[in-house]
Amino acid sequence: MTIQDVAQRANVSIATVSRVLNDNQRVAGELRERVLMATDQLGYKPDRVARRLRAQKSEVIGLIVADIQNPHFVSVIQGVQDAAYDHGMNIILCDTNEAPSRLAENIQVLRAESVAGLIIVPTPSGNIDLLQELQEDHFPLVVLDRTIEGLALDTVMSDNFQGAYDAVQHLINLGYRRIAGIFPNVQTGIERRNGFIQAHLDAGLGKPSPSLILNGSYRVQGSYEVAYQLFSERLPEAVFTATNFVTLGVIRAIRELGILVPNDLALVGFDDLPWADELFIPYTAVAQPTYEIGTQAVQLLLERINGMAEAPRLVKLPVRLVVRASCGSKQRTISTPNL
Amino acid sequence: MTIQDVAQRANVSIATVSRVLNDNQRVAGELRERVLMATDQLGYKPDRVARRLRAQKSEVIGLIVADIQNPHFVSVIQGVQDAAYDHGMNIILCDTNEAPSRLAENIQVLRAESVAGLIIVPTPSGNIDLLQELQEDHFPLVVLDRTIEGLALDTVMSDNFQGAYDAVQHLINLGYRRIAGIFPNVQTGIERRNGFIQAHLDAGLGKPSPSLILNGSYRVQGSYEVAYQLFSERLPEAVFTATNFVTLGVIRAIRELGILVPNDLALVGFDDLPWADELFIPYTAVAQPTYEIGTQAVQLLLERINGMAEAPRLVKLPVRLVVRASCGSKQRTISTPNL
DNA sequence: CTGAAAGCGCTTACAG
DNA sequence: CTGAAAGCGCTTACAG
Repeated sequence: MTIQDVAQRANVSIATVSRVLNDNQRVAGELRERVLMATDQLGYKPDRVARRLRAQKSEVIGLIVADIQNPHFVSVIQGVQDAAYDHGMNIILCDTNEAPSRLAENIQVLRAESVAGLIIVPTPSGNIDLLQELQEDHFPLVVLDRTIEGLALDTVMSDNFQGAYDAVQHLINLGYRRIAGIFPNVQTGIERRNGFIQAHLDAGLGKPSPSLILNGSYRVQGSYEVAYQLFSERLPEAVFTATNFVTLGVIRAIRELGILVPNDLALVGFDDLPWADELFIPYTAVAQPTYEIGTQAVQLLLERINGMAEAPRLVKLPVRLVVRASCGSKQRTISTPNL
Repeated sequence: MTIQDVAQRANVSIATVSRVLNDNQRVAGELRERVLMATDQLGYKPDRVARRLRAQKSEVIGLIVADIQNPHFVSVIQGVQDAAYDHGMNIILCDTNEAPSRLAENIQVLRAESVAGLIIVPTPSGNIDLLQELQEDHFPLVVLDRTIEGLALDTVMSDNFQGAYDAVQHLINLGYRRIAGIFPNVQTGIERRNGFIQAHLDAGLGKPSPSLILNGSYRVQGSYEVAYQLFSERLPEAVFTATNFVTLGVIRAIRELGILVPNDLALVGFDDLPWADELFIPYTAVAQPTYEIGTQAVQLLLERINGMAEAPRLVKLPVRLVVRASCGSKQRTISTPNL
């Protein structure tokens, strides 16, 4: 079933069929009718592969995320998918698992697939050259979550600084003073640490003690270990966790140590989690507009593809604080240890 | 940068370049060397779109899942992705959100993309004809999680009956008798209900009371409501939840009603969840081999694509019980209500 | 407005 | 073993 079959049935040339289907040129009413009817009767769907090869334009967007197991990215994917869908485009999804080598391979494959553009969550390091190359080739590209130093690219991200700032201010306003922060050593972690510190300064509390600013892993287990040790030595009054996986590690430590929340310890975490309400500690969270990150990314990318964009743009989306029981401001949850 | 450039640099015809790169025919050592060198120097990557159009074979697999927000499918996706990757293939991911209309559209688009084959989680109803059409066209297809009545297709799924059976047997062995079950009204739910009932029969307890066999939604909220009402009327000794989202709804009801687990109520759920240990109720779970479902699906699909398969095959994978504190068999978790 | 023809970048019979 | 040529299913100048 090809364009030939339609042309034959409609008694026109394949050129006319193509024109009707892409309506990019005037076609006489009667011929148009015949083509449409034939298309309909045969259930003809143009071969997108052939079209892509010939027209050098594509209905596919490549999406490369860092960890599909992370709910943050799942929601971003959904946003990208829905927005792409609205524009008749599909996505090819790739997962780097935070490995630069896999990012390189994925970019290569997606270019070989002639995707119309790329939406990428860069791996922590070692791929600046790849992104730079894409830019030099004028390949449509939007970067998510992380900016690349020395490289101006279309970027969509949350306001990490402000989110952390708001979270810590929330704690300070509730009267908490000895506030620990656990930050993974990636770019977003650093921005959130700056917000953490600034909130202290603006509240007139001075710079927080270095002993309260901890490096966490971006994995649950590593964060759990950091928290376990911190809490064992001397319990702070409150803790700010800089990512969802850090939060989960901290919750595990809280459970194992039998710490009462919020009585003995308050908790605010960056990133909301699905089913946060069903967690051992339903925690107050800085919720990122994850879905919107995805839709905005598609928006920017399409503009770039269509040549409607000039200079690289940075879209920084606002976050919002979802207050739950873990700071004692709302209702209280008392968590008890295993027996 | 095309095959022309490579041919020119290596001083051979494009046919020779193609032969070397696909090594499907003998090429003299010296020419082969030159081609390889030129390919390397230019960093040439064949255009997969052109290849697909001409060779009528594809390096892309279409994957259609029912709900990307569900951790079950996230893990399946990862399995598919990794296995596909191992065979030099990529996936185009689509999400139906359980909507038959979207399944239809996705199938259409993926066929227009000339994917090599399709891995599909069918939506609950209304798409038997679509799958049947694929089968009649001999389009490579593997179905996940659900069988289609009256249609024999390559299928990969968990042993739902046995999983539910094991879970309930576990409860019975621990001494629980009044065991409620909450099942969403989809095929997997029905199989699990049968396992639930059979475990009762085999233990000599007779058929469980209909009042203890409940229809839940496959969403969290709906399941919560069912559980809330059930628990409010008369608390059973134990509850078996037939899917992860049902489990989350039940956990919410448990929290709100201040039910003590496992003292007043034991809980076993189908589907393990990531961070189940960090939930309000770390529950004993029937863990599906989700990742393996994905890898097996790719395995079957590749065999089908390569014409190595004859009759449709049904792969039923074993599940395993992950024992946590929610049945009192291990350590006890006492959950207390909000204050 | 319409059709015949060229061509997108490949692969693969067909000759030699 | 190697190359010239045909052709995958489309789109789009080019004529008319």
